[in-house]
Amino acid sequence: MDLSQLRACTSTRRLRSIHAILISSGRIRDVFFPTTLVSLYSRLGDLRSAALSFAHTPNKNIFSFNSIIATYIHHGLPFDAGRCFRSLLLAGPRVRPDEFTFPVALKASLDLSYGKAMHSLVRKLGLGWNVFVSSSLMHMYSRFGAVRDAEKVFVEMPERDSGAWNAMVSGFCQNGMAADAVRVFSAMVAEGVRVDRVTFASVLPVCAPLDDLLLGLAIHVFAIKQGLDVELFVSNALIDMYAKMGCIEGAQQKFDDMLDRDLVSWNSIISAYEQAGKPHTALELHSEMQKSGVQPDVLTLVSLASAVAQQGNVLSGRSVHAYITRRGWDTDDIIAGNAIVDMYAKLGVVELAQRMFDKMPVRDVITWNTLLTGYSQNGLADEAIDVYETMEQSEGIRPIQGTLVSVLPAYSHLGALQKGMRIHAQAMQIGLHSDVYVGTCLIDMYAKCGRLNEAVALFEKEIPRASSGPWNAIIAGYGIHGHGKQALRIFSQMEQEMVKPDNVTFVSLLSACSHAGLVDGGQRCFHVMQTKYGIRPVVKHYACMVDLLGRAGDLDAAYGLIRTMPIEPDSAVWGALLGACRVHGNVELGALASEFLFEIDPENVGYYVLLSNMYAKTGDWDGVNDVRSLAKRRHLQKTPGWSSIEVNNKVNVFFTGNQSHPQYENICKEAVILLAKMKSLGYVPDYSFVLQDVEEDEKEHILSNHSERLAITFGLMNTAPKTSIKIFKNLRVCGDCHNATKFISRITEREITVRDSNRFHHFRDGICSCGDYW
DNA sequence: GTAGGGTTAG
Repeated sequence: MDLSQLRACTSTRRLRSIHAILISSGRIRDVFFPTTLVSLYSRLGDLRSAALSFAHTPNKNIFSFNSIIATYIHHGLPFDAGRCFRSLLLAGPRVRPDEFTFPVALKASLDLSYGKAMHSLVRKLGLGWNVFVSSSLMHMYSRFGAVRDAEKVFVEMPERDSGAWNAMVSGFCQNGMAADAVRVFSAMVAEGVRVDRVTFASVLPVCAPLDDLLLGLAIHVFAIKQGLDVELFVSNALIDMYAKMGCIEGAQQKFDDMLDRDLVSWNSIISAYEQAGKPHTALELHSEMQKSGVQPDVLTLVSLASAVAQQGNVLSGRSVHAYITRRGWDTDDIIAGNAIVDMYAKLGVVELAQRMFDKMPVRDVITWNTLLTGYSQNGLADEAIDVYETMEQSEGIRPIQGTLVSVLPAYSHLGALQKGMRIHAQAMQIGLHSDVYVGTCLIDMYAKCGRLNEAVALFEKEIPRASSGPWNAIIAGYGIHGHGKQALRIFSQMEQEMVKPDNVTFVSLLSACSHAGLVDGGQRCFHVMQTKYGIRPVVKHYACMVDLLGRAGDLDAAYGLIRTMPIEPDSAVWGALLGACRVHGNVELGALASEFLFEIDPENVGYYVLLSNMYAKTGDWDGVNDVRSLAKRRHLQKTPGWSSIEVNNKVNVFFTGNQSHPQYENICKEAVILLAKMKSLGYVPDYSFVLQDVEEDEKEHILSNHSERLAITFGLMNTAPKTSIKIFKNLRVCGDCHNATKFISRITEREITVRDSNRFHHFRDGICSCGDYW
């Protein structure tokens, strides 16, 4: 019985019988045999026999320990490997870890301090000279984010082979230092170090973060020259590189060229199509993959979850979820769990997202972000904020960029300035306040919470402005505050600074122009967008244009644009026309727009209200009743209007005609006094905003019970004289209330700001900043 | 008798 006989053994059964012979012949007492058996059992996947063989090894030497440690590592059991390593340390002075032990044993380190202890042991034993040991140390450091320590090991190595260089490249890459990774790679090539497949697999992933397709192509060519592009790992990395650079053809080409593909190849190409917005192809490739006999893993399913989310198919979503659950991945794998939360959130079924979230045994910051974003993007700002505040209470979870980017819009939406400012402070603490994405959200938040000056200051001094995001935010900010000319000025500055506008820029610009009545400016933008920047208008741009033309009174042009637009108008377009008809009293065209709206978006009560409003204004009570009964037949209820005001850090919410506020009686008394003063200055109630066919007295009462009026009166009573008052209204401010507020600002010498669902109105000394144009 | 550095993801 010698080594070659043992090596030839390819079945567990045969190996066991040899094992038995070795025991009966007594040769098992030679440490060589049981140690070899450990490796052989391990290779055949028989972990139990390997462990037994190790346990029964007499006079274990370093080979015995190295074999069993490697066995556990290769079977994904770092904990057991660590246990064996510790018993090696306790085995006495005769057996000591050697240069073969550490490369494997280091994989068992669970945290940085454990790894550092291993490193000092390496130093004590004088094993740092070995390239395998040192590269493993580098790998360990990189794994725990201590890439600088890895670099130190690298620099101090007496000699470096390709493996060491590769470890340095991937160390930088895994820690997001793509530029350094490329630097090391170039140095490696320059110094004539042999590159191998691992080099290419390590360096290719840096191209995407650097957004450098040329680099990727150059590396690809270099790999071809080395004859390494056909290697499986390299091919897979190439597929991914092309996919991430948005070059789906390149990815597909590489995939087609491959002779044999593994799971990673399939996963990469599936994810490539999913991320290219082609979920259908992704799903097709998945079935092809199964036909070719490759079984999906967690990552396959993660891509599928995103694909079905994109398709908007809840049923497919549920079946993907069921598949993941059947495999037990939903609770075992945090990424799979997160993917399910994300999938349901994107499908708009936040309840299921929340249910998955609740079911997860472990959650990380991505889990929280995903749920938070889910609520935020489904318009549930309150819930999003709840999630954020609960997250803050949970131990070990610290917000990251994505967290702030998700929560800030929720505060913007609610106009919660104080809370938004708290996030600003947190961003400063974690050094994210001048991050472009966070900064853009901060600009948006300040603008939408009424602090345009702060928004401008951030834009001017704090936030990098090489990309369109911050520009779009500040343009939109000027827009909702009615400063259309400023918005246009910023846009020409943007052109001067050579920042490329995108379609969002033009949505912001057009709506800024429409709020300010800048018809010419808006039309110029609409033109420039197409001719100079080659941006084809989407339906949102048309909605802005219809709004712009319509509100300025050119209803014919607005309707003409709708009729000639090359894409199907949606509810926003017809809604803009209807709104303009309301302002300019064109009942006929308004009724026409409504017909489309009741068809396209039958659930939106706002349109029914607008139309009945128009009929009411002309005294056409039959028309009012028709619209109302239509809404009733469709079981629609008017969205309750509410206004809120923050006084002494407490938010007071008022509903129209709502009498539940503790100060309601006093507010009414105050309102009566105020109304008398207003009338003496010439205020005349505009009853056309009353939708009920009732007596005039009653109409006056209804108007002064509008939520914004209650909130303003409450504010006057509960804040110091001369201080300004800020009100938020969920719908558009009522025309009569708008007029009334002008009088109130004059009588009380107060500055009153009303943010409605559309824009800001700043009232001061009887004038509104919008110039009564909104 | 044994070893390191590698590709896909929420």
